[in-house]
Amino acid sequence: MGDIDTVVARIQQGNGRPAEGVCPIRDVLDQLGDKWSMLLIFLLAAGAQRFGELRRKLPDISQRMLTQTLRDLTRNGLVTRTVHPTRPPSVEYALTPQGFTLLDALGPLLRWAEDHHDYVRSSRRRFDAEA
Amino acid sequence: MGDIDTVVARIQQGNGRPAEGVCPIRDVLDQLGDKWSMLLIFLLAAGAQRFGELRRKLPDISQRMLTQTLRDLTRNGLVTRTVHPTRPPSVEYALTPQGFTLLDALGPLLRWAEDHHDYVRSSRRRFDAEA
DNA sequence: CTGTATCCCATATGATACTG
DNA sequence: CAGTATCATATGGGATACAG
Repeated sequence: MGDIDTVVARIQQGNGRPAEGVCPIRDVLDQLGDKWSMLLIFLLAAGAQRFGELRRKLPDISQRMLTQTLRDLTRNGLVTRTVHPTRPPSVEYALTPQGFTLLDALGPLLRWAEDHHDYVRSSRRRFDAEA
Repeated sequence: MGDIDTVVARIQQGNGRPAEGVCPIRDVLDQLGDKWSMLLIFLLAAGAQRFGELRRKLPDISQRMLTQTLRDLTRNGLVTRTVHPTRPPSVEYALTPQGFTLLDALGPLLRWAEDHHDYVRSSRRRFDAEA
């Protein structure tokens, strides 16, 4: 755990994997690596929210992708989906306890991104300037 | 920083962004979210390595994607590329200091993935069983 | 050995219209 | 309001052949 050789071994083990892999890293990354999953997790960190609220807070997501991403997060046990039997229906989404632990695990990455954003951008400029 | 409201604000700020965004989260995720970046960072954590070595350790990456991913990582200042003027040429890749700090920031996520892999897989099974 | 160019396909995402 | 269906498109990524 945390041991790099172990990680590498697992990564290689995951090569040529079938549908849903053996390698936990790839498995988790496949869910988180898409365009919206992480952003939704961050949004949901503030508490349970309805479909429409999320949509408004993320103006450039399509209805289709919001539905789909929320379904995947639910399927993976990171988010709960609660239908309130009103007319018209309202549906609330919230992080599960495991969703919250994932959020914690994402904290350092978040901080890294903010702390190094300038560095990354200037690296790009320098790189593009050469060539 | 680390404050969720701030994060959300930044995410929204990034909406409808131009080429290379204002939002550090999206900016970093775009680089890390592809199929190979994180895996290469983990591999390079073990030390500088040549193109061919990396290729052998990641049997299912195409030459094209290896080149491309390494170039992007280099462009973002996470990896250095050193050409040794031998015949034939040999090229070594290594993490930069910033690459190593990113690696550290990724540690918790790695651990989460391992710790919760079983949970995620059983969640999926349960979800798929219903419907 | 390392890297580029080309061609091709699968998939992810978006736009729009429709339904309970 | 929340979700589905359909169509269209962009992009990611693989295979292969070639080049310095």
